Amino acid sequence: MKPQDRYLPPEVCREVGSVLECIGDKWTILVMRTLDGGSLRFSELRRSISGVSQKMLTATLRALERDGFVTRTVTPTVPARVDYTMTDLGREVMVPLNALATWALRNQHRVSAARRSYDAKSARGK
Amino acid sequence: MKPQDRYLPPEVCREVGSVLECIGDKWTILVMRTLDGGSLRFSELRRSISGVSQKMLTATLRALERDGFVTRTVTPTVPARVDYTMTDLGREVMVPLNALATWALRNQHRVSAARRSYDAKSARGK
DNA sequence: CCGGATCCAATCCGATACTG
DNA sequence: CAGTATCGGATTGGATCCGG
Repeated sequence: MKPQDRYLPPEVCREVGSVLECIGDKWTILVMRTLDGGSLRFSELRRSISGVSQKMLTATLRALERDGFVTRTVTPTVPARVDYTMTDLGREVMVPLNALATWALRNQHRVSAARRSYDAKSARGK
Repeated sequence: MKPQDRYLPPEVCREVGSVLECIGDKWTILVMRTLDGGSLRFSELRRSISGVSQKMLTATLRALERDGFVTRTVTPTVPARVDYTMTDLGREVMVPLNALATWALRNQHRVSAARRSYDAKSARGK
């Protein structure tokens, strides 16, 4: 396989990239993994994911809704109740996504070891 | 499974997050998928990935090297030649990563359909 | 309870110019 | 060829305040 044959057509790249991009940002994977266990309302999600700000959780959920990965259901009680649920599409993408997360969980020590080694070398001026 | 049981300990989250984070940025997946086909030198990589700037390609490769996913080999000829190769660790993470990319490739149309639908609703003020 | 609006700091990233 | 250095615009993400 020659180098120049090793890429997809630009249009396809951009399409696929736009799918991977929405998964790549800071909170998306955490939110999806949390929701994959079952529907949750906003405040439950927020408590389950430590460190997420209200703004970012809202933004992340909006993006997931737009991409068709979660649905947003408003129950107009007072105060309002909003539930988030994975769609079929969302559950499908969780299969490869969970595989990746599982890999990360099992191999984090190898990555951090590589980092320590690299940083040690850099510190020695090499 | 209760909401509050649905998260990993914070330290683990941060560790796993740091692994997923490095994969999440703009060029990493493209670079890894390109290198997974075999070693390439800097200029070949740059030509294979349309749109990447020299600066970002360098930064992406440095991060991948630090994380132990690729090795950097300098051949001190004039001009210098630098080859990038996936490590065993890198090839391992490609398994779940390729699964995700394949999913994205096969389902891009469903995602873009969801987006069009969402945007159409938003435009109608709903 | 849910989330929009605003402000601001930090960073990302491309363009450009310069080095061994 | 394979970078490093620097600049500046764009984007990200947290904090805070406000409204339904």
